[in-house]
Amino acid sequence: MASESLAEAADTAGSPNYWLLKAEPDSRMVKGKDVKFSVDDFEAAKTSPWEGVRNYEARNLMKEMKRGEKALFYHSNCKAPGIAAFAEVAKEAYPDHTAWDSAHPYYDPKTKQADPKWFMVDLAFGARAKHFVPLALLRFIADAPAAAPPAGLEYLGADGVAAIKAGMDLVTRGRLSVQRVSAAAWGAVQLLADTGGWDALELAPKKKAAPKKAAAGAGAGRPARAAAAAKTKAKARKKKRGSDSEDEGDDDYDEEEEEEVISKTTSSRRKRKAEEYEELPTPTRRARAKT
DNA sequence: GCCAACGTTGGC
DNA sequence: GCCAACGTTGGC
Repeated sequence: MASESLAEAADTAGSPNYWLLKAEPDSRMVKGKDVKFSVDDFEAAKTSPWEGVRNYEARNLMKEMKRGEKALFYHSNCKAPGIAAFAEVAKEAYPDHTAWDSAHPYYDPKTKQADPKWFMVDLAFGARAKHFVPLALLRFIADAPAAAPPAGLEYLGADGVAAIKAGMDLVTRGRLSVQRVSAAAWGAVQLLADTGGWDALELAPKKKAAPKKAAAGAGAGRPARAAAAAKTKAKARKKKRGSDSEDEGDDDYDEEEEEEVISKTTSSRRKRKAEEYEELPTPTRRARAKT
């Protein structure tokens, strides 16, 4: 081949990480622009900048991405959410210029070119999932009490099931638009996408399944999710931060320090809040404006 | 610093 | 279209 492959590039720097990034395949207007970006769009574009991410945690993850690392391309906020394709990081994090474009759907008036706050990476389209891997399937596997794979998916093995249970945030952290995926989970998803075999499974309760919206307030609808969410929430509230505390927070937040100096009351408090969240927060829907 | 209200995400 | 989940704001 011409130059070294993307995969090789990633290998040279220790064990690679795996990622999952979301995009919206359906049209949706934001500030007069369509933010739709489907697998078809991605395939046609071949490479695409992942602009518009406006969430600290998602941004921090993007900053960790190395050229050549692999990513799952996920269809979000649509009829059939799930993994549609495989991709690779083609360009490492660089300032997201759309943040200071006032006409852009994800314009952030608080950021300045001199001190970029939001970043993006470029992703290169790899291949479509031979079999689209529905979120419902991953959830089905993750929520199943059994360690053995469901009928038809024996090829996954108990470890494949375990990997999906433990290595994917999709089920428990639905709102995060950029996620880390374990190497094992990546392998399991690839196996699923290559092999299929879940057509006979009853993955999700069809809409017709009784409307149990009855229960007032209580989490009647989705026990597993509710439980997981509660856990996440409790964790967040406890502020037990410090998982991976990149060097991140310091360098790119000088601007916040200015704010702090300028106003001591309200804005100071807000500043602290934002800083705290900076290393854990969650998502911003990820989509991109077509160009 | 805690917590309720609010706004957005995103599955269904 | 509905509504659960949860990040974020802002009152106290």
